[in-house]
Amino acid sequence: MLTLAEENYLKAILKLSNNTEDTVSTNAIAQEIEAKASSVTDMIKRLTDKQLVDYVPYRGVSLSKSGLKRAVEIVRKHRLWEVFLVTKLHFKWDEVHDVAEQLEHIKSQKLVNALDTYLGYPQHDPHGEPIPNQDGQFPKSFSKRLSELEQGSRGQVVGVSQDNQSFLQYLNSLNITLGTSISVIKKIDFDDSLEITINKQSAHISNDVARNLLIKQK
Amino acid sequence: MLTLAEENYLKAILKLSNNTEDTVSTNAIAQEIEAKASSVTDMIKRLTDKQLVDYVPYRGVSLSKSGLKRAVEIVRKHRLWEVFLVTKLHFKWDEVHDVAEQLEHIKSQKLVNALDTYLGYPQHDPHGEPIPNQDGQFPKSFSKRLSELEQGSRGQVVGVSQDNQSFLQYLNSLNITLGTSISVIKKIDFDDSLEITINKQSAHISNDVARNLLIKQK
DNA sequence: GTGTGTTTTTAGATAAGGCTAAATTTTTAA
DNA sequence: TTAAAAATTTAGCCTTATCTAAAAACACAC
Repeated sequence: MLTLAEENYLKAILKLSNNTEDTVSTNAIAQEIEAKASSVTDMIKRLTDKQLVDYVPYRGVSLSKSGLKRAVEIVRKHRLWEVFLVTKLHFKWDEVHDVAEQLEHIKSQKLVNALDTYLGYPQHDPHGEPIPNQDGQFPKSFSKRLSELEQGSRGQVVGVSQDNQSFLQYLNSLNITLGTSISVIKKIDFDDSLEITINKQSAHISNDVARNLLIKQK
Repeated sequence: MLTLAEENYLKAILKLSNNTEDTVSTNAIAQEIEAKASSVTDMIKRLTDKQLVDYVPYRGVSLSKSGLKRAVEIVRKHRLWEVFLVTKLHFKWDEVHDVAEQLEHIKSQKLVNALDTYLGYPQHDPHGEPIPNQDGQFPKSFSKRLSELEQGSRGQVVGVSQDNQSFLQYLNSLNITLGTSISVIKKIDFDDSLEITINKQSAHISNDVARNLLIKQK
């Protein structure tokens, strides 16, 4: 049985390695978890002992097979609870994150699957992020990051890859939500920021924002 | 912000003092929490420092006003989640306890109240136990414990005051559930056990069981 | 290829929450 | 009313998860 802290570390490592095989650095985890690097080293040792991660000192860490499985289960729970909060309890998409961070740690296989059934086996959470099924498979996605679109191309927002409140509230202020149409007017080489139009209105967004917007290209 | 352990102690003290003004003993808490008496003494000191309980060494402990408020909030959450699990996710009444023990610690005022609304402001949980409202008031009850009924009297089960799985499964095996009619045939002075009939079928139950069955007398 | 700056790890502390064993207080029973 | 039993507390230790400060390893610039 994993502790809350262990689960949060696995989740952070999954997020940072983000479907690559790459190793994750101690500092990156420290930043994600909001802890000191020395604390991270300690925890990584514990996770290594439990064979949840593979670790070479000074070289970084990656999830083991069983660590990946656990991390994906947590993501599944997080996203299912977000769907519950929005579709059943009428939370806004920028209000669900903190509560889902707590609910994702509830331990009951029966509960997760009953919830999944109750919600109608949703494939995406309220931010458009894919929900893995019981076997840990993610639904196929045909979206690209807005930052990868070419100048002049156009598409619809189908998801965001970040669900913290301040990011989502910023999107609200730009009138960007799921389904919004966006065209890339100009890419600025200097800082990789973008001139775009959102439902005819023009705006300027940073690469940091563009990278977290998932677009289905038209 | 209370820790999980602190919340569990407050809940245990509330349960053991059970609407009396009486003080609760260290040993009683130890048994309820499944910890050693020495651990309980430690924790009581921490709770005293936070002014959640009133404590006189060797004399026992009781909830302070703010401790009571916190404890009732936890009970409210526990019971609302139980209603959710049974009415929405189709859990059986003997399957909800352990999950609700986890869910009761989720911290979000908005969530509790949205859940309450979503469930239609239920007054009782699936075991017939009363659910306090947002202000901490319990609905009025007209039930008595089966152990308090006189020989020859009769009534319907409207609740149980214990929701652990083994107790509920024992009730299932006796064909006792909410709504079941019970008559007291004979009270045995020796051990306060009861001869009863359950839907015409006779049975013999201990005082321990009778004390935890809430009856609306006919 | 060496020195300097950055990253990571180690060492040592702390707080929460638990334990065992021993000491102390309270209760009970002779 | 006093001795034994039961209940409670204290003392000292452990684990988890955190921290700061110092040491070690790595990286890269010259």
